[in-house]
Amino acid sequence: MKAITTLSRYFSTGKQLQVLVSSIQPPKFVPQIAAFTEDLCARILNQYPDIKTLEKLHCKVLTDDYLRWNSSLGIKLMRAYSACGEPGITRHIFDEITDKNVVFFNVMIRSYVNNHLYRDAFLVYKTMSSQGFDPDMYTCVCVLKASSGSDSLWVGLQVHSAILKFGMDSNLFVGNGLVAMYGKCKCLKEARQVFDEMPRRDVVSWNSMVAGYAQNERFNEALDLCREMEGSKLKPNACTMASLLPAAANTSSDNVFYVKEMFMKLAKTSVISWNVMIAVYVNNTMPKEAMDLYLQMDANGIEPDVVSIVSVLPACGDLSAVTQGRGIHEYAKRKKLIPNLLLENALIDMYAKCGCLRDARAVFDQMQFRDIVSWTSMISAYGMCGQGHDAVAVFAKMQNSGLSPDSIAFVSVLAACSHAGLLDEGRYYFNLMSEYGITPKLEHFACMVDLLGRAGNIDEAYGIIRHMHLEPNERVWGALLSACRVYSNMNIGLLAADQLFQLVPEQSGYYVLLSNIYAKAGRWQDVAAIRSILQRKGLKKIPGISNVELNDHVHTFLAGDQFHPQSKEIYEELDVLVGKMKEFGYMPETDSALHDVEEEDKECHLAVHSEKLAIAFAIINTKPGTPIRVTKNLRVCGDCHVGAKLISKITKREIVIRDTHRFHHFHDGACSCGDYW
DNA sequence: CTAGGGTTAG
Repeated sequence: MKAITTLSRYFSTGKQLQVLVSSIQPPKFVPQIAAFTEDLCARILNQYPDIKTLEKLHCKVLTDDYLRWNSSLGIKLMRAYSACGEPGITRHIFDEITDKNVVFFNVMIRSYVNNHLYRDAFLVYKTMSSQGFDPDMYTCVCVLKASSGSDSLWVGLQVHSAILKFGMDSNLFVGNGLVAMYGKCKCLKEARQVFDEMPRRDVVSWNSMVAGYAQNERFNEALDLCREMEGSKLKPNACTMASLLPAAANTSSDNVFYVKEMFMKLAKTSVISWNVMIAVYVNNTMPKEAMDLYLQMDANGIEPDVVSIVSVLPACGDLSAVTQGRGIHEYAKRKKLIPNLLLENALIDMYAKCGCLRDARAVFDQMQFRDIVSWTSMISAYGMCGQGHDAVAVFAKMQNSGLSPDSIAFVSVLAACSHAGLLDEGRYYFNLMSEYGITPKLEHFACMVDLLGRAGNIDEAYGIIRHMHLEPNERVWGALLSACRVYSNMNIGLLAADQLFQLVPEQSGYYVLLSNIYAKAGRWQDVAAIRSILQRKGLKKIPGISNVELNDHVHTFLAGDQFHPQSKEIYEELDVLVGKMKEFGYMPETDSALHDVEEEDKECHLAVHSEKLAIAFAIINTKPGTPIRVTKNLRVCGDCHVGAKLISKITKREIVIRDTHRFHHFHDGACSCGDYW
């Protein structure tokens, strides 16, 4: 009751109370204390007041001999506190009530469930029977949600047996709850059995079953069920789409198309279906589609809400569309959606991915509350820019703030050390993990291999792989192979490549890496052999794609692209640039040709890597001195890196390229990575 | 007093 005692000062005079009442009440209810009746209290409580108002009201109820014993008000008070995220106070009220009935138990359980305190919810459920109360269907639905929420099959099974015992298994809501519970607990057979045996099914039943399949990576069965649902009289709704969402990440274009079809068929009045569609695009590396859809919302009379924004911001980051991102940030401010933890976290990441470190930091500094995601985003923001010392400093500050780093925070700080070549710090953090009870996983090993290998300690990196207790995966070997390419280590490079060809025989990138190693050693026969392997397997190099934003619009370029309306001018500009670059001693660097091209084509193709096209395009279309921001889906090749340095000098432009690993900030002929990448 | 949409790494 701490909250209540501290509140008594609010009621030292009747005047403050009048202010309170008149602020909530329509004017016709004269703000007199006498009017502070059960009916008035109930009206206020039903509107879910904020915590301050609620505490004042509660205090008034407690001091009123009549109201304080009113059980209906007790229920409403409990619910209101729960809605304010104060289940502890709800519990206090619950404990004070002497003549409980099953509704009090239900409200108490629901309060815990809604605040994610599933264990407490279940404990209350267990005490019911000892106090002589049988659960009803509301109890069961709620405790089923507790078991779903905590993935606790054991609890769910106990509830199911109670449901059978009390004969509630034919109830629609109970059945829906069971389907959801079994689905979340990975018991699809049981979920399906309940679903099939339900005497009556509604949309919720179908959606719950769809969600069950989708959560367990069985997208095809989820889709089949959607089709079956359409075959019956029921129509999929926004919730059906939402149920599909967990399975609609990194999926086939066919599956994305199915979800899109479903979206098109819906009456697009629900903001949720828009948000789900945006999320599906984002989760399937289709950021442009995500952004376009977001922009169409307005024209369709749908006001983007905070979830829309949080969903679309990663797409802005992916595209380096900082103008769009800023616009969305402004919109969020205008709509007073800030402060909001998830939104602020998404903003940090968006600005960081657009290379606007200062904006990211500004958002971070202005936050009222920061969680592990906020700190981790900031750490990787510095890491991506190669500012390893800043990343390490933020990590230390996070520790001082009392937050325990999690597994992802360690990945971020290790990656930051790797990009900046901070060997000792990286080793320190790797060892620090155990102090937080975190066992290194493959991603941490991959970071360590990258850190050591990039610094030239290839033997040590290989040693880590040999001694690790996990089976190394693609990323681990890939980090080693990359290092071998940088340092031309043929022996270990061959070992790593061999592993990679077994693990992911269809990934052309690793063949290209190995062929780069051969090329550097002048082993042209082996280079040719790899090329013929690629041809025989029918493997194509992933095409390089670069994005650049101009006037709120993102332009995309492919390597060798000739489809852009300004294509001719772009190539002319490139010719001029290359001419000037050669005056600075520029020589096309053929060994870093990551593209699978014939020898004689090399110089020609190098000139048209997608980032070069994007840069030339930006130079033509923006005023002198405007910074150029490009994102790319592959790593920058050595030739483009040299090229970008020179272009930054020649044109006196800042050029920021984000590749799959980090930022390269080119200024006056130098890169922020210090050529360490 | 039944479902369902959001942020961080590599």
